[in-house]
Amino acid sequence: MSRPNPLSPVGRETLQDRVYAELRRSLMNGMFDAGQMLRIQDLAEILQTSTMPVREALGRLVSEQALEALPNRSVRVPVITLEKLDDLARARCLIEGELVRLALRHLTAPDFSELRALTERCDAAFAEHGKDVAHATSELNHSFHFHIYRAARSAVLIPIVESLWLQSGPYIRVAAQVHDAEIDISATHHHWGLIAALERRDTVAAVRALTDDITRSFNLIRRRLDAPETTNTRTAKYG
Amino acid sequence: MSRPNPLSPVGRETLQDRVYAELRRSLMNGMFDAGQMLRIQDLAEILQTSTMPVREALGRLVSEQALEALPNRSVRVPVITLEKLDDLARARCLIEGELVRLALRHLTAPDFSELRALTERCDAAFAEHGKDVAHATSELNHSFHFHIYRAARSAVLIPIVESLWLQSGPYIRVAAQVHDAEIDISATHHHWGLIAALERRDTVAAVRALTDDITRSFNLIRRRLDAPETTNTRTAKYG
DNA sequence: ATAGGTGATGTTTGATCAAACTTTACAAGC
DNA sequence: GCTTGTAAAGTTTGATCAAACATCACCTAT
Repeated sequence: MSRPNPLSPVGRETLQDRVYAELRRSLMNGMFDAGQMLRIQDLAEILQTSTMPVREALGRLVSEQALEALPNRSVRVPVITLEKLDDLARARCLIEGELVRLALRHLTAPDFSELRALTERCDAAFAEHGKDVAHATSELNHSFHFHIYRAARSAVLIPIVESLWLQSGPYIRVAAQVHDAEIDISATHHHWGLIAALERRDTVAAVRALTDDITRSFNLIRRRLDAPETTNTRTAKYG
Repeated sequence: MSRPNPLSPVGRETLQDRVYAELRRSLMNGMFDAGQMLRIQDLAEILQTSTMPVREALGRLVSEQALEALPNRSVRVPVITLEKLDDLARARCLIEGELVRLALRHLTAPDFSELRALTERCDAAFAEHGKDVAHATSELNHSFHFHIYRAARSAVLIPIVESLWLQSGPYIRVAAQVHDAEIDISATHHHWGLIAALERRDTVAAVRALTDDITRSFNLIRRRLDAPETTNTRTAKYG
């Protein structure tokens, strides 16, 4: 076995894993309304499986605080309150700030290239202004942040941040969708500032840029919560 | 409904919840060895249920990082490494420190009485030096810390800390069991210091006392990991 | 004697079903 | 008209079973 092996390990994901990934993706993309009930059988029918993988995936998402288990034994998408929103924002600033601090000493030149490329693609997506900007930029935004976080090499903090994104992600997405380019222009501003601060190893400035970025996106939701009558009322049950 | 209702809501926990609670308790008390495999059918037999509640409870614990899912599709108690231990300690100091900061402005006189009572009972347990000191003090320690954390009123951070305790708890317990009174004497020292700092609203001193407390307990495990040949070899599969 | 294959054993995953529980709708009584 | 009780529909929970998968022991061939 001296020469490099051309075969990569074949993924052996279980059916439950696929259901979990699909539900998670839909949640992140804001496909479900806040407060919406999720029925096992409905989801199983849509996903074309039996109820078993669905109920285990739902249980997993409840454990991660991504879904809410009511005393009635039904599961729903949590409804966000202003207090919980502030709570989430504070937690994200605290933990993701620490991750940036930890990542700083591990980031090297190729990382910065990658981060710049991601941010450029984000800018391009905004400029293009296609129909599905929010979806594209949201994935790019996720890649950008977690590329930094992975550099921190903290097996403990990463799952926590994933859970926090899962809790706040849906609302941020929906909020970002309805806002126009007015704010989008400044969307990548903090990303560029963060990259610059990281490159000159300026911890304080880097954490500052990150927390500003997080705060900015949460302010989008806060506006939506203050004006709830403009809530997008979806007729279809499952997006 | 003007007068206070004497009836408290009757608990309607599902079978899965009870299995989960029991497994969680056993884990926290160090009943399982690190690296030990957990077989669904074995557990179901011991707990006198079918396999269904057990497998869902296991999935939940895996989601919370309390157990580890191997690629072989078997579940085991994670083996702790020195890196992960430091990672955990850092995460706990970061998040529990923030919780202390948040709790400070909410804590009142009755809280301090309660905290003092818990610490006194802890001291008494150490002085008594009965056979099962570790078990008793571990529960008192948990109550002490989470009484403070609950005062922070952060619905987001509390589940995170519970997960962190679940990840580090088992090893701390086992490490504490084998150490003699030498260290136990100083066990509640930081608790008293923390109470004093909280009462005079000294944020910096309070966080310092807490992080010292956490660091101290993790140093117990570190010693064990440095001298692995003294590992307590358990013959029985399930304690 | 050892490497590799073959079968047996044991475990988890997914499907199906029955029972417990919730909710809804509707009718009877005040 | 409003409440209360009851039946019916719908949903989740728990048990059982079959199939996929992993592991182990043993046996053969080199």
